[in-house]
Amino acid sequence: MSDPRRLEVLRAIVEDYVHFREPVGSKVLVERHQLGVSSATIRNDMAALEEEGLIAAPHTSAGRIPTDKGYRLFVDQLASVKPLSAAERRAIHSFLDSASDLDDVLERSARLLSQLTRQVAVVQYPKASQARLRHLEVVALGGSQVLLVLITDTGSVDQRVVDLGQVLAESDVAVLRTMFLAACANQPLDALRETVPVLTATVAPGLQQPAAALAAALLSLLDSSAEERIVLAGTANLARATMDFPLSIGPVLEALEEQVVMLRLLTEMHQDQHGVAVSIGRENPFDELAGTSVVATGYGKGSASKVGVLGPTRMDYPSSMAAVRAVARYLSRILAG
Amino acid sequence: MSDPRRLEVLRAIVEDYVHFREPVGSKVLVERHQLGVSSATIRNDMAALEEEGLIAAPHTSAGRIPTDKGYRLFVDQLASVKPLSAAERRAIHSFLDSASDLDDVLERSARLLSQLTRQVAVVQYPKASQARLRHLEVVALGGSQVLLVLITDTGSVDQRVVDLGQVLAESDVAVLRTMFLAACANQPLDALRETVPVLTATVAPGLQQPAAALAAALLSLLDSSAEERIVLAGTANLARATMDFPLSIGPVLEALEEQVVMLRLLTEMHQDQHGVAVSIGRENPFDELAGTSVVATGYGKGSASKVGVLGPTRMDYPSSMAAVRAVARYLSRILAG
DNA sequence: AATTAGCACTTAGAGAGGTAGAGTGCTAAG
DNA sequence: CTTAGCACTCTACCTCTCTAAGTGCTAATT
Repeated sequence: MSDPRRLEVLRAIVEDYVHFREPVGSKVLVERHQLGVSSATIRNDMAALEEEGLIAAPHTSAGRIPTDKGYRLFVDQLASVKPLSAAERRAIHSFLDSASDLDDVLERSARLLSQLTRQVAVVQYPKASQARLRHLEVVALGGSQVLLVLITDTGSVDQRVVDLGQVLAESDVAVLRTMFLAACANQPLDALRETVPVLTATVAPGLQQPAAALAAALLSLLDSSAEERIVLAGTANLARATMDFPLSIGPVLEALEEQVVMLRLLTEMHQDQHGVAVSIGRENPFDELAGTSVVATGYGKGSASKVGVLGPTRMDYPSSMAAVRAVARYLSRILAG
Repeated sequence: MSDPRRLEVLRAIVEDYVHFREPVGSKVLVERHQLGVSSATIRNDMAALEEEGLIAAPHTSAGRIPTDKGYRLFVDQLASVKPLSAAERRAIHSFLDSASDLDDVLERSARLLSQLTRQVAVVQYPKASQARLRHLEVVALGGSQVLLVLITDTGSVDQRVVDLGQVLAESDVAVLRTMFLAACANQPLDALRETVPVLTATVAPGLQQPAAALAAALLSLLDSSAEERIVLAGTANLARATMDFPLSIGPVLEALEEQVVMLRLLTEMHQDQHGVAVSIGRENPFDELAGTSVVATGYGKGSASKVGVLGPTRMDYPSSMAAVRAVARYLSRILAG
């Protein structure tokens, strides 16, 4: 499969099918593209492409549509990432620069990406496990309750109200605060799982119980913040995309709500030479997503967190890849600054 | 319109239509319900009901389906709130008792409600403006940055990193903290909008600028936490519901994502004698939702925040009302405890 | 006055051809 | 290797018919 014209034919089929949303035949192909040969020749090429499983015909007298394998080859070898328009770049800047906190940034990114690509956007929360603890605070709330606050260097803040089981003097709270802070500051969150349990051993006898309660709360807080989440936007675009094709929208919506599915998918994908990961149709490990493709890439520290879009396999891959990459870059920049 | 049998016929039509999802005729009606009269009599009643605009026929030779007005009368006069099954009660308890923080509680509630009703569940975040400030904390982060944390008595915690513009000694941070805390503690958040701006006047000259920065951040934090949000669950149920009826799913999904729409709708609805608010079809102030109904009720302090479900007008109102009410009650209890 | 049986009437929907157009594969010639 | 030509195969669409469902009306009955 190295004949350059055949590759050109495949590209033309993919592009036309994405554009017009209907099977494309040999005749329109030569009309719409400067292929320099007749439709009969194209037919021979198409037969060969079908032989290789790159395209298929819904029925005898219809044109051809790309298979998953065809899209794959297109993405790997034929797609040049389409540069964003000036208007799109402007949109990214104006959209994200006005964001305030982390939640806001992620939500805006998702919305933006869904508007740019007219697809469903998915943004994973920055991974907490790789983050370091920037600050830890213990605040007395009155009674036996204190508030435990964790701030990581990714900018996320988690907190939980803890009942220490006994009323403590402000000075004792300060002791606990200092102790925990000294032990935890600047540690990666993962490391805390080991250091924290040991902490209570070194504490004064009278503070044993409260310290243990606090440690337990801290650990459970680590767990729940490591519990990863995603932000969605543009699910309505699914409805549009599903209009003309028998990709029933229900299971896809379920998969999206079942965040675990998307999280696993995002982490399992790995980026290709374009710096973008693409999972096409049945390549997806989930049957519900057999009719959809996901274009994703990493952002943030070590590109550990993912951002991407999900749409029908018949999607505009070059544009999607460009938009995803651009948003990821901008996201990284904002989070780093 | 007081003939009791006619009301009975309307009830039967609503129930059968909800159940079987197809127009119901006079014949099946007498077969399925013990009405004690012949189909001809029912036909007369149906003609009368149609005359009053309570039911309509899609075409001449189809049965009747309830109109929005018909559902309205059903809900107001004919529906007795269906008690939940034991299994459902158990589900509510086990689902919500294991929740940890506020976010978790709301998310679980939404999921639970969507599963109970097989519809889209909507949970509004507790209104912050009515809440009181339980605690305020200022934490030095190093450099000129501090973290401002607000904790309200509804259990929500908001925070923001503030750049004070100059490096402060810990003692100065303490001064600011004490000052703001004294001024704000136990105040309703709404009141803070007035007290906070005045605060900076009383402060020592050297702390003027940082105090102003802190005050500004606090006000903007109040604004963004007053910015109301909703939690959604079960949007996939829309797809199921839309299968058989020409309620195009796209606009509805858009309206749901456009949280403003749902927020306005929820706040504008008011509860009827069942303690539940129902907005049916074209009663909704938004055209996109003309084919859907919303069943909602308040929860939490003063029932100021709303929880509800959205589904096709052809929905099981009694069950939905029961589920919504039950979840709202349980939610209130958890948040109060 | 309300109910009922009977009947004529309307209509959507399902099926049965019949046709046109699109697209293919193949063959034979350039 | 390419191309023109052609026979072949489908689907999509139209029309026609027929059936089943359901109605409204009238006249008889309680």
